[in-house]
Amino acid sequence: MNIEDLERQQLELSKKLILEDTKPIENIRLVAGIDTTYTDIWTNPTVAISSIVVLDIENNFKEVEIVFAEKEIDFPYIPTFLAYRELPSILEAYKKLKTKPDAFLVDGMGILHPRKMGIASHFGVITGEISVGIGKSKLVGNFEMPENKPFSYKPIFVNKGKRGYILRVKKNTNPIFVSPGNKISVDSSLQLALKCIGRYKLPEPIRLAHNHLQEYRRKILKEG
DNA sequence: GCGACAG
DNA sequence: ATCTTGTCGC
Repeated sequence: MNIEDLERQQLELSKKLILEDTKPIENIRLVAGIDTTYTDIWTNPTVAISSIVVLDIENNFKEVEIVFAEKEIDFPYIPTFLAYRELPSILEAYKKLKTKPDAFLVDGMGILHPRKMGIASHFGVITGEISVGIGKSKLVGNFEMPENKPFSYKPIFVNKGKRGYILRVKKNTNPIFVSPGNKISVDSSLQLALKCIGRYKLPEPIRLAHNHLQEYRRKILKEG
């Protein structure tokens, strides 16, 4: 498939997006974080490693479950097509989950994407899960910078439509980009992200998925 | 035409 | 995204 075909596929998938709340935010208790890394980012093909960590946000972010998956991939990183690179290994990890999280936070964008199909939305549409995108830098959109104080935020617009929020979690830290993946509204995505903030700038599910992934990667590179 | 461009 | 220790600043 070429880029044009992939764009058409994204547009087709975007028709299945549900951008309304499908569950009261107060009933979301088990929140999963998803992150992906690579054994080598400079080669293709390479091996993608994904992890999903499930936390109970009403019990001190207690870890309920963690799974990993490794998968050989041959799709390069191309802006706006991240899902085609990372989703295969993410879905393998997803299959290993024994618990059923109420929602998933995915490292990357949701509808804060040219065709509303960032990796969090792609994951949400494919699995039918409630998902939210958590990005660390800008992909698309117009916005004002939030003030340099904790929990200040500004809406992000794409073609006049509100697609997400830029949120500064802590003072003197770069803001993060929050947008709905699927089955949740723009505003509730922000509320859920806020509920998942612990002591650091990244929501706990994402932060822990990232941390566990790093140690897992170190270990397999060392041992083989 | 030019710059921007998640991980 | 990865390679990497200490170090400067709030």
